[in-house]
Amino acid sequence: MVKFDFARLSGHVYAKTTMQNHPLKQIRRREIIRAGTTVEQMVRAIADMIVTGQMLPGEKLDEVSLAARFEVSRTPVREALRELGAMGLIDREPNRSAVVTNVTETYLHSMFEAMAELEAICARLSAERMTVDERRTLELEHKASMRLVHAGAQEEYAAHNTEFHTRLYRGAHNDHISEMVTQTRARLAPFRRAQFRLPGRLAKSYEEHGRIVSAIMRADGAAAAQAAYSHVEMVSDASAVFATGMEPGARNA
Amino acid sequence: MVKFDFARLSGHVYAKTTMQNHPLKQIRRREIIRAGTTVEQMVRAIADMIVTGQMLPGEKLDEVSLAARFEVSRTPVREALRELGAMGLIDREPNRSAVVTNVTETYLHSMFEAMAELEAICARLSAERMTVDERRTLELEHKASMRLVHAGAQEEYAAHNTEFHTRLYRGAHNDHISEMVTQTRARLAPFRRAQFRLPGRLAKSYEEHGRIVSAIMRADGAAAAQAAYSHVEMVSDASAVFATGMEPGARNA
DNA sequence: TGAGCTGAAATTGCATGCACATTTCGATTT
DNA sequence: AAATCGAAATGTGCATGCAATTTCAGCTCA
Repeated sequence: MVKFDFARLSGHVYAKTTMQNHPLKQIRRREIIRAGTTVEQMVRAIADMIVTGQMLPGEKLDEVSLAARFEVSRTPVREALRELGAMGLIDREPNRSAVVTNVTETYLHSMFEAMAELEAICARLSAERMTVDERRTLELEHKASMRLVHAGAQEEYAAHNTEFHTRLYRGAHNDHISEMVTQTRARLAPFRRAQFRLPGRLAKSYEEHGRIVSAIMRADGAAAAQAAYSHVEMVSDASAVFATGMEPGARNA
Repeated sequence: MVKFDFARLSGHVYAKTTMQNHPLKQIRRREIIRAGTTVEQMVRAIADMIVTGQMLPGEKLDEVSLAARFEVSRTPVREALRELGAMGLIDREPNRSAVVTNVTETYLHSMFEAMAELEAICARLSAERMTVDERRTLELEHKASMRLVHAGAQEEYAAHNTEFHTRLYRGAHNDHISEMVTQTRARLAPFRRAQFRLPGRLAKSYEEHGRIVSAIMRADGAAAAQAAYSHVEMVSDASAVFATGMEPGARNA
C-alpha cells in the first residue's frame, strides 16, 4: 500500500488543516499554503487519478483503503467520494463501494456530442465577444504552437491544446457555459487521452484550430461555431478508437 | 425548532435505511420504498426548500440546526451539504457555515443565456430526432394546455410547462445535454418561480410553445432552435423583474 | 457437479467526541 | 461614547466506534 503524498499535488506545499498536537502552531494557516481542506485535496487528487487514467473505469474505491492511502480517517474520504459522485467521476450506490464511472457507449457518445455543441457555442460567442487583447493572444498562441507540431512534441502540444480551448471558453464571457464545458471536458479526458498519438493528428488539430481562430478574428460567429463543432467531431472520432478498445471494467483492482 | 418529516417528501413512504433494533427485518430493503439513504433524502429535502424559495439566497445552513431538524447526526448533514455544494445550490467555505447560493446578477444572466442556448439545442435536436410518438404526444399535450390558459390556472400551467420542457429535453435523445439543462433549470427555479403571475404571461407562453411545436412537427431544426431561444429569453426577461426586486441576503435567518 | 445456504470477514452508514476556527459580546481603554 | 481587546460561546473539521449491510468462502443437499 503506497501512501499518497499531498505535496506532489499541483505544486503546493501541503500542511494539515488541523494542527492538533502540532508544536508549530504559529504558521499562518492557509494564507501562504494554497491547498484547502483535506477533502478538497483528496477530491483533486482522486479526480486527477481518474482523469489521467491511473484509475480505470470499473475500478473500486473503498473507503478504508483510501483513508489509509491519504492517511486520514474515513470521514473526509466519504465526503470526497460524495463530491466525486456529484461530479460524475464515480458511481455510488448505498452500501456498496464507489466505482470509477464506466459510461456506456451511448452515454459517451452523448457527451462527445454535447461537447461539440458547447464548444460551438463558445466559439460563436468568442467570435462575437472577445476583446482585442483576447483575440490577439489567441492568435499568437496558436501560431506559436506550430513549432510544437513540427517538433512532434505530443505532450507539449496537448498542454497547448488545453490552454487553447480554455481560452475559447473564457472568451465566450459566460461563466456558466464555461463551467459546463469544463466539467464535460474533464469527464471525457480519460477517453481522449491518447488521441495525439494517432499519426498526423497533431497537424490536423493545428489546422482545425487555425480555422476556428481565423473565424474568430473576423468575428464570424457562424463559421467559428461550425469549425469548432467539426473539430470536436474529429477528436471524438479519434478517441472512439481508444474508447472501444478499452474493455472497460476489465481491470477491477 | 420544527422537525422535518421525511414522509412528506415526494409522496413516498419513508423508512430509515438502517433497521437498527427493528423487528421487521424481512421487508425487502428499498425495492418498494423508493427513498434512498438518509443523505439522499436530505439532499432532496434541502434542494427542494431552496428551489421552492422556502429558503432564500444568503440564508445560513448550519450543521447542528439541520442535524436537529432532521433528527440525525452531523455526519450525514455534512455529506448532504457537500453534495448540495457540488450542485451549486449552496456555497461552502472552509470553517464557515454553508449559505444558500446568492448568484451575482452577471452570473444569473450567464445562466439564463446558457439556458437559452441549451434549450435551443434541445429543440433543434428534437426537431431532427423525435419519434412520431414523441411528436404526437408533444403536440397533443400542448394543445390540451390551451384549456389551462383560458382558465388562468397558473399552478397547473406551470406543471404543464415543466413537462413540456422536459419532453423537449428527452426528445433531443442526448442524456448528457438533458442532464445539463435539467440541472441549470433547477438552479434557475428560484428566480423563475413567479413569472406566470405576470399578466398575459400564460397566453404568451402558450403562443411561444406553439411556435416551437410547429417547427418540430415540420422537422425544421433551425426554426425550432430559434423559437426555443427566444422563448427562454422571454422567460428570462419576465424573471428579471423578480430577481432584481428580491434583495438577496435580506432575510438572513 | 452445482445451486443454494450459512456464517464470518470486509465494508458502508451514521453517531459521538474532541481539536481548532470563527463569531459574539462584554470589559477595558481612550 | 466609540474603539479595542479578549474570553466565552457557537460552529466546523476530522477521528473513532458501533450497528447494519454486503461479500464470499466453505458447506449442504438435491
